[in-house]
Amino acid sequence: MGRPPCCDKVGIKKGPWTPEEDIILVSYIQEHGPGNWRSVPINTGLMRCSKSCRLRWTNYLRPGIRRGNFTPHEEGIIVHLQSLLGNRWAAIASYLPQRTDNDIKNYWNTHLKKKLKKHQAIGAIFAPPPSSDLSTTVVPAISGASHVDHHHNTITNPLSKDNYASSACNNPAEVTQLIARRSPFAAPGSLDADSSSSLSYASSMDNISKLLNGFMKSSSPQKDIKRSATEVNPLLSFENMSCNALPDFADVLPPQPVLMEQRSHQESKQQQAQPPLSSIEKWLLDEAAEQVVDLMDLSDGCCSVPMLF
DNA sequence: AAGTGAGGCAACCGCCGCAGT
DNA sequence: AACTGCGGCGGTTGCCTCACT
Repeated sequence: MGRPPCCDKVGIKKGPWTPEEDIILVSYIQEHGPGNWRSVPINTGLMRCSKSCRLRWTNYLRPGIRRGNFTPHEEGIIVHLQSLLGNRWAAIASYLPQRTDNDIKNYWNTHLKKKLKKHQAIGAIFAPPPSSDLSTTVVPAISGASHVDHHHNTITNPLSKDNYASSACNNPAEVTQLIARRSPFAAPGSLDADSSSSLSYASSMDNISKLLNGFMKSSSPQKDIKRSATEVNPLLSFENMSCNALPDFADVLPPQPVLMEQRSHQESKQQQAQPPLSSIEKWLLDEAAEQVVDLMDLSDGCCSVPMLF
């Protein structure tokens, strides 16, 4: 006999969230802080499943989220991490604190996968040496990351300093920048212009930021969020932030518990075993030699992309 | 201008892990 | 140790928008 559904299906509203619902949810979390999602629909009167409330908050209403306009730098990180971690979007998202796993997953499925395929096709035409052939490493990752050990404790930190011990750059931030620069996706036109053009409510930055304006201006709720975040995970830190500028409210970002556990776990492990450069890293580094000049210009643009908040 | 197909994205579904009892 | 419930995660769906004919 299976487990009953997490919430009573009868009377549960589905579909897109309305501004009114968002306001109710934000107001409630402003007062009580995130967590105890079970009680959210009960206490707010929202006719929504607790999961739906959590999803709405974490993916769209939570402060500190950037939406759309993935930078080449971010694309590079995503591609790199996907090749290493597979479709573990939450883990990947933890390296891009401003992005949600859902957003990254969608972006991968709709943009990056195609670009990668396209690049592979081009690569096949020009027939790179087998040892550095992108398709030999990336294809398995696309098809489910069978090469990745899905047990949390065995995953290495793909952006850890140690992971790059054999590369020319010892600074993880510089390495991620390097990857972004050398990524086939690092093109000026790759800024996701279409994603900002949506007029639907759910993806309207205006609406969400309006909702959040009151939230962010209120001092006590901010403290609540900050407190709850640090209480839940005292290891909360932003040492893994990329070269992009931190938003002013970065300190209210929720914790990344899985990642932090992994990192602390991994960093000791990695001191013993330093994984070699992945093929994609090799490829990225190889490609750089001939593209350095152009891509240096790109990287400037990449890191100067204005923040949405 | 209307129809149609493709693409993008928000949200749901179901499974899993973990904590509490 | 076994059971239960909640939260988290990844896969998938379905709606909406836009470009093309």
